[in-house]
Amino acid sequence: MRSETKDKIAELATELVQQVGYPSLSYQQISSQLGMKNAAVHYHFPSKEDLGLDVVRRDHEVFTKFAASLQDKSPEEKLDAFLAMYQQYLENGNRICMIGASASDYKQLPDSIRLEAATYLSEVKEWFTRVLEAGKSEGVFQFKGSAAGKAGLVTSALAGALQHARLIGNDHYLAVVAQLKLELKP
Amino acid sequence: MRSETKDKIAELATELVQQVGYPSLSYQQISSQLGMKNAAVHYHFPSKEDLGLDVVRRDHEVFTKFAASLQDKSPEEKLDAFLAMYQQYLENGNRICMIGASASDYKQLPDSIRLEAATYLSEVKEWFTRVLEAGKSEGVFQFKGSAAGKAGLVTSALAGALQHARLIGNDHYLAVVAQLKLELKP
DNA sequence: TGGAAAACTTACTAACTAGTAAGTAAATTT
DNA sequence: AAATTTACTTACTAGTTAGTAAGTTTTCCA
Repeated sequence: MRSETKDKIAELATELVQQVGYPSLSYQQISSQLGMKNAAVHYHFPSKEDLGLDVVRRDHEVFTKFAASLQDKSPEEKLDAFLAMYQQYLENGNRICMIGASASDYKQLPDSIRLEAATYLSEVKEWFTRVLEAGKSEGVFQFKGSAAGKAGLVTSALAGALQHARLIGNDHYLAVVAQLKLELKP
Repeated sequence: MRSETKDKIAELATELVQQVGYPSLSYQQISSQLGMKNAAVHYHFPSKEDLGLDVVRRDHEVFTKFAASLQDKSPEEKLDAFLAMYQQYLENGNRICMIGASASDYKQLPDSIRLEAATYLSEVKEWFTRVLEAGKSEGVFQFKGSAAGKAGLVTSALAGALQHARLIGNDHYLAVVAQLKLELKP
């Protein structure tokens, strides 16, 4: 039984983590933006670690459901859906992905959050591996080396491109996506 | 005439920015680690913006000199030198690259630092574009699309891989590098 | 309708943040 | 040798941080 307030806090915290990172996420910012007091946030998330862990877990769950909803789609549709999801981060406040944020905040993260983020990234890599593998055997994707190797490259390239787009403009992300798709074309 | 102390502060700050990011960089950490007082750091860098800007500028200069020192080398050697530099970050305290750090800290950065980081990234992209172009015309590199497009992909992939390696281990970076080199092979 | 549990607010703490004003010692210049 | 500049230290400020204890209101259930 998750309360509505708790959900709202977690949602705002998610946005903030993707924008300013875990260390700069503050209870004060959350409470003032939601029209409540500092201690109210602590009521739902006693420690910052609780909040941060919930934020990463929720994002992880969103991805899991996202992947499940695409189960019967083609490899191309799966890839496009993922690219669109990332592009939305870009257009909606220049957010970076949760995994990228966790990776750059890594040194400031409690172990529990580090572990959750690592698991999350591993699952995304595995998902990409299966998508690329299926696409290759269906003849709609082409690439050198293993699907796992290519999946690692694609995952890191997208995370990096999302960040670099902040510095030099959204076109950078679009160009990286175009290059990735061009290289996958048989 | 840069004083030795100022250099030491900037060097330590560079390390810290690559490890914990600009927002978590503190005068206290710097002064205590260098055996001096808070105000001594402020003497050399009056504001945090001054310090942060110097850090990015210095890293930018390091790259410029790095590129100049490789002027007469082959495209393959240039690429390898860049990859080795990034690998050193990884092995020396799991640091991420300055550009990646600036990109993820972007929302907390003063305009002056944002601008410097953007210029820095643009120059790295241009350098990669020239390296890839030369490699292609010499027949040692092969890739689809434009050299600029491929340069964007490579730059973002390396920055992302460096970050992801924090979460799932250094092998991830090595695997991404291997995939990139495999795809460049004619 | 009464009691318990849930969801808060008020009021606070200790630690940390960047930044400053004033004083001091050492080096450099005139 | 005197004056000036450089490189600090001491001591402080105002603001922010996560976190807590105790009290209050609201919701829900028996």
